[in-house]
Parts: sequence; C-alpha cells; structure tokens
Amino acid sequence: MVTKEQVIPEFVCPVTALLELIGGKWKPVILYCLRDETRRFGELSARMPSISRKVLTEQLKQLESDGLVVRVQFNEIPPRVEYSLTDLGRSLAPVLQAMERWGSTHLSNPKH
Amino acid sequence: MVTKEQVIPEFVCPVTALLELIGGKWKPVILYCLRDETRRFGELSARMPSISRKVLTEQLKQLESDGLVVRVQFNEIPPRVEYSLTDLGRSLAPVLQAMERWGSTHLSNPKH
DNA sequence: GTAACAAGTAACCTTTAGGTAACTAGTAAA
DNA sequence: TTTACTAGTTACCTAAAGGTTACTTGTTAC
Repeated sequence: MVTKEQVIPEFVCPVTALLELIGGKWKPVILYCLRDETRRFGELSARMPSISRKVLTEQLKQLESDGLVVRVQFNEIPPRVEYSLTDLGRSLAPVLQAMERWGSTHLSNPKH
Repeated sequence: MVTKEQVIPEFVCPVTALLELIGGKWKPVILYCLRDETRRFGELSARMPSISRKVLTEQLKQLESDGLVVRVQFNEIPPRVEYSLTDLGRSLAPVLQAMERWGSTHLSNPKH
C-alpha cells in the first residue's frame, strides 16, 4: 500500500541561507571589489592577489549561479570577460554595510 | 646582518572577520535560541535536535571564547550549565535582523 | 618558430567543518 | 545492584573548502 507522500517543508533559517550565498573566505571581498564597478577577471585577480585564480573562478561561478553577479564574455583574442553585480547583488549593500560597521567597531582591526 | 623586522599589518576585511564569529552552519541558530533567554545545555539541545551534542558543545565553546556567549556552571549533581548572550552578543541583534530580513524577502523559503 | 596575452582548466593535496557512536562522572532513586 | 540524570568527551570518519603547480587556447608581435 502506497501512502501519499507527505512533503514536510523543512524550516530554513534565512540567515543561514544568506550565509550560503555570501559566506566563505572570499565572497564578501569579491562583492566589495565589484560594488560599483564592472571588472575584468584579471583586474579582480590583481586586486585580490591572495586569491588563487582557481578559487577566484570557483567563487565567481557560484556568485553567478546564485544570481548575485553577471559574467559577460566577449569573443575576442586575447579573451575578455567582465563581471558586475546584478540588482540582487546590489540589494545586499545595506546588509554588508551593517556587517561591515559591526565588524569595524567591535573587532580591533590590527589583529593577526 | 639582521634587519629590523617590518611588521606589515595585513588588512582584515571586517565582514570576513564577523563571519568568522557567526558563520558556520549552526551559530546563527544558536544565537537566535539565546536571543532573550538564558538556557541550559539540554534545553538548547532539545530545541535544536539536528545538532549533535558534540557539535553544539564545540560551537558554544567558540561563541564563548569569542565573547558572544557566557557559560555559567553550577557545581550540582546532576550538573547544570547555563548559557546566555553577553552584551557583545546582544549587540549583534541589528546585524542579524538585517540579514534575516534580506534572507526572508529574497530567498524563497520553501526551498529544499 | 617562438613568446606573450587573458582567462581559465586539470590533477593533485591539505585542512577544516561537521557527523556518528560509544563512553564518562557522581549522586539519587528503584 | 542497577538505572537514570546531565553535560559533556573520545575516537573515528566523510565531505567540502581551499590551495599549488602546470597546462591549454588562438592569435599576434618579434
């Protein structure tokens, strides 16, 4: 006897969900780099030299598939690819600003 | 010849620094559980049954050592331990609220 | 013909986060 | 004498995140 499947919608903490988008070691920095400029891959890489190109590529792909960033590819030689924020990405600004403010005032900066 | 060591203070992104405190799978949920109540370990565990006790202990220890939570131990048998937010922990409320609001409005809840 | 250019990819490795299951301590109640 | 109680700890495992180094691609400039 097959009973009708009861789909129990699991509660998803919205904060945890948000952290899945912008958490991780580098995503906030990347979003900051793009906050009001379109930038090429190489430019991003040059501004964040601590991020390996592999990781930068990965993070950008995730940000893109989460709808926070757009990737535009020009079919030129040598290749050119430009990244910028989407509206959704820009809508994060106040949240990131609140986080930044808390971090700046409560976390003594020159640590480590 | 020993040259004087030049300590170059590395820039620490305040957002990334904040995420080190409240990032991770469970910390926001724990902070939410403690937002206006002191709670015993068993109470927290009962309210968040998906978190194993080992992980709950670990996360609470980190929150405590980061100054967001206080742990008060009563030397009774059977043991009693109470957790609550510090002032610093409470000061996170507006930040978490901003994150929660963004998550609720932009992330369709019944996902997964 | 060889090097430079940008934007990656591939193969591989290490560290960290998170998870499971079983065990511990000291006392009181059955 | 065994069980229950609370707040953990121990040993072990797996998956994910992040990192390094070398390679690729097609065209142009030397």
